[in-house]
Amino acid sequence: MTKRPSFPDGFQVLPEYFNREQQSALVTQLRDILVKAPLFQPVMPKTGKAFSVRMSNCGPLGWVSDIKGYRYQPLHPTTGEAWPDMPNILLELWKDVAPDAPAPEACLINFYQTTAKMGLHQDKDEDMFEAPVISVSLGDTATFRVGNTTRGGPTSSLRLTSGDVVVLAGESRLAYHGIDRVLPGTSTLLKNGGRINLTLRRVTSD
DNA sequence: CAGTAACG
DNA sequence: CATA
Repeated sequence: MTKRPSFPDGFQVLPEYFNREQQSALVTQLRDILVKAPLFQPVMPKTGKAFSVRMSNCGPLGWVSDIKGYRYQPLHPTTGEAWPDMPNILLELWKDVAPDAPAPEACLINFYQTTAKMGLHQDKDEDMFEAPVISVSLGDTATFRVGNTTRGGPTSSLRLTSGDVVVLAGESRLAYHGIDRVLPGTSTLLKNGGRINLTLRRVTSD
């Protein structure tokens, strides 16, 4: 019997969870957020190599990466201001998908121009892993890769289109995942193309 | 460390 | 494509 690599347990895609109208409303709110909390260019710890994605955050905590390491912090790294509030539609998404989890504290905003990629990684900078990671895709379609909780195993690839929601719960909470490629011209949501990914996370265990 | 490139 |  042939067995194709399967997705890790707890991994779920909710195709087009947000309709076009909701996606547009979200983009409008994100524009305001990005005025107050501009996209910044993260770099890898130790090496200082630049990420190809640009980032910002909303919510009480934001994920940042610089020469010193990965961490969550309450202030924007260049403006020194608090991160803007998380849009209500995202809090509602969290309550819908993870009704038993404590409220999300961080919403990482990753902006991918068409050449940007994100290597395989785990989301493991949080103090607790019981709550799922929930992510929203907006704009151009991307090729998403997901593996298991250890490096080196089989991986599967999947296209994420605008409005899709991905849930990393249970075993898949610590699954390796990344973005291989953004497919140019596959959505009209963002005027200048590219892709936005929102990642909602519970950070603290309080 | 969520980076890339060279290599088997 | 998996590994360093």
